[in-house]
Amino acid sequence: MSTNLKEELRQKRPFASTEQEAFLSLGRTWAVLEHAFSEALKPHEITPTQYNALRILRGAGPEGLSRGDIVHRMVSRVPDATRLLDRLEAMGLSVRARDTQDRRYVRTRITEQGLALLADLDDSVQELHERHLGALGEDDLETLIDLLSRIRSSI
Amino acid sequence: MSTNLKEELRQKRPFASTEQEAFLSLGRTWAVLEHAFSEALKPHEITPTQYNALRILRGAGPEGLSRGDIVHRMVSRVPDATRLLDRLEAMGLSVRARDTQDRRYVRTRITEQGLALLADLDDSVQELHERHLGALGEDDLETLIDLLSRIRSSI
DNA sequence: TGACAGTAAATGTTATAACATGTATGGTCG
DNA sequence: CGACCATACATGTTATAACATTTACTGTCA
Repeated sequence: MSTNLKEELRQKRPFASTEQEAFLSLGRTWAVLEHAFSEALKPHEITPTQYNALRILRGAGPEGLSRGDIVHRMVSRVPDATRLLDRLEAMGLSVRARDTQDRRYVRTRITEQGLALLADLDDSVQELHERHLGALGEDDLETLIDLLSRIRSSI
Repeated sequence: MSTNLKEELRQKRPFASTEQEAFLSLGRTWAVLEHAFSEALKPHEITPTQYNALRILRGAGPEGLSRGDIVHRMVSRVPDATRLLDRLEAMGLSVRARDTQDRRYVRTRITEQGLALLADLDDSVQELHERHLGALGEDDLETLIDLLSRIRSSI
């Protein structure tokens, strides 16, 4: 695959600015990574968004999390977390129960089946990330993480 | 906004690996940028995907492009370009005509109205990108572009 | 020439994203 | 207390993404 985004997108004209090139590079790179990730999850019949939510639930432990807490922790904005959790529940990967203290909250917890699915995926997910990002090496990865972090902090 | 993704996503546990942290950082950063971009386009009633297609059509000039060519140039994969172009056409931003030489192809061209919309947006889009990415400075932007390019080339 | 494979686009369908609105619960202050 | 506002989640609806299938056209080669 080409190393040059301009060529890769068969664009004739140069980019309007370095900022624009960075913006498009980011989008393109994420699209490629996300698509590969999605393909890898497909045999297990879950989407990247669902995987992300499940990982968050695993990280939260047995007390679970409220819908709002999950939303805040998601990588990309999810405007309809209720139905995302509906689907996880329908698949038996999570369960919900209304909070007894404050009945406005609904606590979602990961099930044994959900934990088993994640455990099953852990190795292949790590391998995928290594395959796609490992080429950079530890130092460049840290640089990348730092640059991205600086972008987010300037927004 | 926090500079640290771990904190930002309220994650308690550390990342499983640097590769994973980079993966999540990329996704998070793109989600934030894309959302801001989408919001900026909203008053003009087009989506980032539609904007991207329009820019590609502008770059192609008066001869236009086939549906397949547009797909290859899009930033993120579009599995249904036909109906994306349907929408642009319905808005009067593009027109289509079957190729007379090879009638399998349909050539899409940008209209005057499409060009006017892009011209109207050019400045504010550049400003947005500068606001979001300008903080890095030219050198760091080049570094970022290079790192992203290396990721794509290793896939 | 005419069956056939290959290519390009369109169409049908389902699931999900996005947005607006509604409902239940909890806290606050006159 | 009780009206009022804020919070948390759910629901209704529309548009779009994603995928599979179909149609249209071209070139080839027996």
